[in-house]
Amino acid sequence: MLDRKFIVDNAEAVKENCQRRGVKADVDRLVGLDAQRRDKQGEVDELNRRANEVSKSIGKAKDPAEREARKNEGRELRETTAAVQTALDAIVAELDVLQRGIPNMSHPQAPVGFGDEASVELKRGKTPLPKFDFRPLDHVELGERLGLMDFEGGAKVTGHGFYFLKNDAVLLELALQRYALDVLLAEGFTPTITPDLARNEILQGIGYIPRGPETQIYSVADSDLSLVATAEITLGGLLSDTILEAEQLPVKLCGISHCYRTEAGAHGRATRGLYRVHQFTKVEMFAFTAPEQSEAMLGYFCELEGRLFDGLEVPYRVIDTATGDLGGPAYRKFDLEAWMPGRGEQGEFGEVTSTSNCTDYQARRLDIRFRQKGEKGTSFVHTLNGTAIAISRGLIALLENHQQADGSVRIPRVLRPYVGKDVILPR
RNA sequence: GGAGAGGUGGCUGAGUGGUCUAAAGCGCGGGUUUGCUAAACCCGUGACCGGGAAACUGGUCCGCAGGUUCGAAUCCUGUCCUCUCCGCCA
Repeated sequence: MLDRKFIVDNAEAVKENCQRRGVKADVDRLVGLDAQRRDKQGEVDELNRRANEVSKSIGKAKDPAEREARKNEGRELRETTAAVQTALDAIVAELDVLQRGIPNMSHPQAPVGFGDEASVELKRGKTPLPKFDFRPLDHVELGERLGLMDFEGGAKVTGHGFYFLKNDAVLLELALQRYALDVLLAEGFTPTITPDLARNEILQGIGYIPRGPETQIYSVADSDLSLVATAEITLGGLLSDTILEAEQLPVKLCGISHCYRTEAGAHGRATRGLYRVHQFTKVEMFAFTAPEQSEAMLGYFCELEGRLFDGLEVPYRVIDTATGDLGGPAYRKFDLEAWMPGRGEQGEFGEVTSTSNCTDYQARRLDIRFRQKGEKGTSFVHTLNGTAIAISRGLIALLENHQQADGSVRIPRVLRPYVGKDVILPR
């Protein structure tokens, strides 16, 4: 969330930003409530001051009648305070809801607008678009012929949007994890395998809303836990309520987790096969940085994502996401869209990774700060997240781009040591 | 799952109803001494919400949420977490 003082002091800029992001937020009401909050807080403070005074005088009073009288006075004061406090609590609660609903500010260079038309293509990957002298299949057909996935089995056991990976797809899944991990290890990331569940409080700190009709999140009944939609949640939560030393920054973590998404309201939209599923595995990057480091870190994450897909010999483009599609926490977001020859009529780009600079928006909620030697006080860190590889969509890109005329799929060189073969042959 | 112990400032840790305005140590900042560094000594040192030009000043905060009381770090209830032992288990 944004700092409340910042919102009050920059109400116009915040309103304008909400508009650019397509977020309805009552900034004026927030500013008004904040003034009310301050008044009520003053009342409570004054009542407390008097009650404290009375309490202290009782400790010193000797005369029993005097003590009784003062006790009554104190009791009445506390009762009055409780009433004012209740009113104050109501104001604070509403203020909090309003404040949480306000998205992060946007990078001045982020393209303004909504949807794909507004987004800007920044660059292309090293691999050119493939030219097939046959009709390329989509990953579902390829998977069927190669015995890689079982969607019917997934639907029977769990439901629509679930699947079994089988045979060489299992090797590919593990190979992709290990490939990404090895690249990140060489870059100094601390590797983790994170929990697949997290407390709702942590989810909210990262910017997810665990319950409600629109939620993307599966929650666990009779608990305050939810299945994570991304390891961003667990990695960010890992350092919640922590004060770091400036020289520790940046902290670079990567985490492997399963990701669970309800995809509520997404039915019928590119739902075929592995593209939009309820569960997949992902290797995620996460960084905690000093404020002046975060912009460079975003570029670095984006460069790493490109490097990973260049290695996989998958064509892609990098998108500077428009303000209307940034979501709540991101200040700026770059998406990497891989070419998927089996999508649409002639092939289409489909999102495979996404990296965001969330500045201090998540850190404020999660209370993650750092201290500079020789300086008083602490500041909030900046947090960044980026997909290294989301396995399900990575599989789509691999299978569809590397399919060959004989129905086989070539395995890119970087994965061969992990898969143990050069090609996946039809059964 | 059962029994017990515990959660206090950046860290360690004392504190069983009013003088806690939270001891002490470490760390950190400043100073004295000193060729330099180190050591020693002295002083200072939390966060948040307010008021004030400032000096300064009011309030809140001892895992979290309630409760008892004029008054709670301290007593009561719930909850989360950590540790020890027992049971169960991959």
